[in-house]
Amino acid sequence: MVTIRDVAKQSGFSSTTVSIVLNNAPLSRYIPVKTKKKIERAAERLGYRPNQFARSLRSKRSHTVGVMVFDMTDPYCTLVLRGIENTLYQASYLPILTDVHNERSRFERYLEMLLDRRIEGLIVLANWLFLDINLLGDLEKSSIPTAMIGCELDTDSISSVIVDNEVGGSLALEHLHSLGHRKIAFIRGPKALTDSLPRWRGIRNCAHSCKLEIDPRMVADLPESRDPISSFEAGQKLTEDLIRQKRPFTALLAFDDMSAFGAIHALARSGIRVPEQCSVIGFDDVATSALYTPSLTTVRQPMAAMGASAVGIVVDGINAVVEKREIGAAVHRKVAPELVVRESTRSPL
Amino acid sequence: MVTIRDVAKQSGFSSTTVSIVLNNAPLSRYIPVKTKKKIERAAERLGYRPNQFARSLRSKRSHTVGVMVFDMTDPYCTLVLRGIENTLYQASYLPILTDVHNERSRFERYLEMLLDRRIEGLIVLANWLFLDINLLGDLEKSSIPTAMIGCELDTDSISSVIVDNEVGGSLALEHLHSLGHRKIAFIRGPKALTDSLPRWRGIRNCAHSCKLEIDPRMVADLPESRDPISSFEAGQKLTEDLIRQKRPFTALLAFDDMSAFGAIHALARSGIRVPEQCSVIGFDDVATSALYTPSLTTVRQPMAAMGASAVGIVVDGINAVVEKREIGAAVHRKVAPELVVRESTRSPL
DNA sequence: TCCCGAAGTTCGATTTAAATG
DNA sequence: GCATTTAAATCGAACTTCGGG
Repeated sequence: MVTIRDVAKQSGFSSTTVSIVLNNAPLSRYIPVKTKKKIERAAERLGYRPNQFARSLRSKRSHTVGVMVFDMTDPYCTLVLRGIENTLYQASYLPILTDVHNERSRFERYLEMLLDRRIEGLIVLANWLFLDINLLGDLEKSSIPTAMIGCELDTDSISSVIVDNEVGGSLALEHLHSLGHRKIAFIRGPKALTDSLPRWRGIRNCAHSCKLEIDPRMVADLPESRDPISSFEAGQKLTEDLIRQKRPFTALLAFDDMSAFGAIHALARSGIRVPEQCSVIGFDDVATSALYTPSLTTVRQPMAAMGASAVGIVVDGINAVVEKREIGAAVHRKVAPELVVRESTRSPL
Repeated sequence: MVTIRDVAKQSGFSSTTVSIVLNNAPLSRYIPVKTKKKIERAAERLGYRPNQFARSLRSKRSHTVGVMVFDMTDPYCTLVLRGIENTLYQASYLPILTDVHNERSRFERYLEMLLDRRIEGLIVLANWLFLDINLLGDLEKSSIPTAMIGCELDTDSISSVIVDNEVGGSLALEHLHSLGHRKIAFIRGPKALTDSLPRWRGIRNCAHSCKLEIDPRMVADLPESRDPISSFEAGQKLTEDLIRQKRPFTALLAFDDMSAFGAIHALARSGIRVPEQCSVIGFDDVATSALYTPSLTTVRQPMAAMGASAVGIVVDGINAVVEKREIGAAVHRKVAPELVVRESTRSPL
């Protein structure tokens, strides 16, 4: 391995000077261009690359951010991760990716490992966070800039980025209503999920202002579960139950895209054509939604942007720490969802 | 931050002894249990955590593995990443995730960053590698244990893990043939993709042994493209072309799941029902396949296992380096695919 | 005082060589 | 020579201090 001393020897200067020149440190102002050139050429020739371990040891910086996902297989993750990766790349940070598989022990072990690596910031993708909120305690103790995506928080030590579920819920129902649907079935989210309540609130608000009556018998609840597939399966099962009731409905508003897929599947199997006989709308705009048959009308969470936003918050926090500024209170961003109309909804015949 | 010296002071021993005890180093044989206990208690009480930078500086080890993905949004990635993450976790390595977005410049920059971090191994997920093979050169130069997933290689400096495409191709056609299909349309992979040829060879072999004739007019080729969505779109378009030809077919064998989804979409739009009027089979068994309407019959790549396998190879390589054993030649694994029968295929009426 | 450069210290842990009884 | 412990060197870069012109 070629060290700074090798470069010093080659160039005929001391390692101090080499360090100053190569880092463009303040003192390099005083160093004549000729010296700089010589040093740079020597470094170039030797293929010198500074040892990051040594550098980090001195500077106490790792230029690394921890990313914790609760379940990678959730399709929700992909685009968020993209946004995170892309924004970190531009800021020259590298992400360490960990997947806690919704297991507490794994969460704890990974958190320890990340902290040992002196990550400078932490981003948590808490899509399925109805784990104990005790986790928050562990996180708060860590005292490094942290942002949580997808889970509403009111701590002021941990920042958060979530979609505006209430607006999203309204958007979905409003779309169905404006198409002319009046008999609508609903699949609500599991109670323990922080998204469920506000999303439903948005739906109720919209129903109220449209003077639409929601028949409680047409409202089904997703059970609590810990993986995305079961959301699909539950969506399927609940829709079958709904169909079996024989109470006609011309549209179904699902909690998320996964349950919407389940619903479409159940409808298709019962010979009910989507959207001709029943419209279906989801929430999230997962990658699959655009590919589905029929392609899914849904309320999009701007996932890449949310990932980018979380990185922005964390990087700001890191800069505050580095510059020894006071770390401001946690930031809580609520981003606007967007209706994406595709094939799965249309006016009732 | 509490250092080893603090522990030394607290326990009344030197930092040397502390280090020996806490690392269970060979010399700790000679250290009486009483001393050990004292030191361990002191460390415990102070909440001592060794500084990884300092440790790495001495040991020259990072306990980190680089993971390079060519395009995260490819659904193929998710499960492979899961397998990688899980296996690394068990081996106590942490992954640094990078996504090169199919861009050469990004590949180079990331590779440099990873090398600077002294990653001990590298795993490349080359789903879309019809980039220049020059990349291989850069990789070979790096001289750290490297495994490539999803791209056939015959270097002996870089290991690889791929699915047996030939067997997979046969499996797919055999399934359709055994259901009774004789008029079959095909969507082949783009020529530049290393998977395309062997997969097609498997199909031809199977056709040959089944005495099935492949009508060249019923064979379409996916164009070269650099993102998964375009595979869907191309599948859709090619299927429309196929339908427009008016040459009847009762089944369609797609290159991968994405193009199969495109095909199903096109068929549905033309009022052709899957599987009643036309069966469709894919390749990969992406997460969406199980959720699709109809759920997709496909040839599964054991993706998590492939990720795990790549980690195994790399970790073996790392151990060889650490123990200064000769690094054996690169390993090239070809894993068996598996037919997964779902709703999208059935016997022709 | 300004400019240029070097010697020496520091970061925190590991390891070698050596000192005790 | 053995069991027990430690001082000092080391890893590689960065920063502080200082000296000569």
